[in-house]
Amino acid sequence: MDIQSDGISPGKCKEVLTLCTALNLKKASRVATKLFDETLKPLGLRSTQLPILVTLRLLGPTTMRQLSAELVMSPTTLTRNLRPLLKRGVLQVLAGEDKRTREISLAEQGLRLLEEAIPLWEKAQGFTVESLGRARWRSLITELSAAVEVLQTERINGM
Amino acid sequence: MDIQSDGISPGKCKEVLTLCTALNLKKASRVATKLFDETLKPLGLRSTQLPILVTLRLLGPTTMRQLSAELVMSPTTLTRNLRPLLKRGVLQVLAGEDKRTREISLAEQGLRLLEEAIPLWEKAQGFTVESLGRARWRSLITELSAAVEVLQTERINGM
DNA sequence: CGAAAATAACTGCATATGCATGTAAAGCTC
DNA sequence: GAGCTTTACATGCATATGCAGTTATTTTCG
Repeated sequence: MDIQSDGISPGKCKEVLTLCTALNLKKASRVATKLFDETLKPLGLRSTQLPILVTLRLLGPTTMRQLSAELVMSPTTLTRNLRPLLKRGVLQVLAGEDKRTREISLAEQGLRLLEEAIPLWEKAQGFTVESLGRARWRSLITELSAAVEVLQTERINGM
Repeated sequence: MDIQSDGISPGKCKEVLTLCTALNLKKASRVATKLFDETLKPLGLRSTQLPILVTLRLLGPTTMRQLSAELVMSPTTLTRNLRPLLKRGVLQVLAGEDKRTREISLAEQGLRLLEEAIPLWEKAQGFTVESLGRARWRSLITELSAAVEVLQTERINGM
């Protein structure tokens, strides 16, 4: 399509910045994270932490691996993301039957925190949906879910 | 819509995990970042770093503030993200006319690195587009750009 | 059963992210 | 032109992210 094949022409640069999937996802993730972080701030919760609590509430006591798969987060990252929540006492970690595993569960304090957090989440989420418009937002979520699904499984075969 | 108003019913939890805008963006961002990082790995470049080079190529010598705005990245973060690139010698930083500013520009080595990186980017991007299907991918990019635009400007007024 | 292979989680290393705060320079005001 | 305000950037602190490599179990298989 291009007349010349210069790999770094201004046109090509513009193309990269406009179309790069990873970059667009990062940028959107940053602005959304910021908004949700601000909203949750009164509770000292981050937008990364709330889904951990919610998932534990839904699954009950769970292993690292299961939890990390659910959250699409590497076990490595999860290990460290649990730390501030443990220090704070909203989570519990016990040895699993399989001695290699840990059994992570919500503490009572975590359940209470979750109850307080949900309304704030509703607020941030509501603001987001309203700002984008419901149709746009719905489309965004649909595409994101599909992308996670596809890129996650697709890559088992490698490129 | 719900029969009972329990803020942490399993149904509500499922709703949060399925619909949360920040979470969906984070998850998608993680899988995409991983794919682009792997592809760029032979050059020792990260998916965060390539856009910095591309933007500098496009804008020429630029201040922190301008660059961070372009990348939708906080100046704080940019300061540190430049460090490995500086150490590597792909960037140059000079004092600006306004002594408060820095003038960041691509070094020759950076330009060469960029030339090598673009084909790898094409590969990762091509794989992504193909995996999602062009229509889905196009829709995703459109929604993401719109979201960044809206959530960035909208929030000047606060919620 | 015992050695090899696989699995679960953690640590070291490096980068990514941004708030609150600090420092220095530029602009504004009277 | 001295003092206040604003702006540009950096630092300290804390969390987020994941690859490589390590340790402790478990499983698998001869």
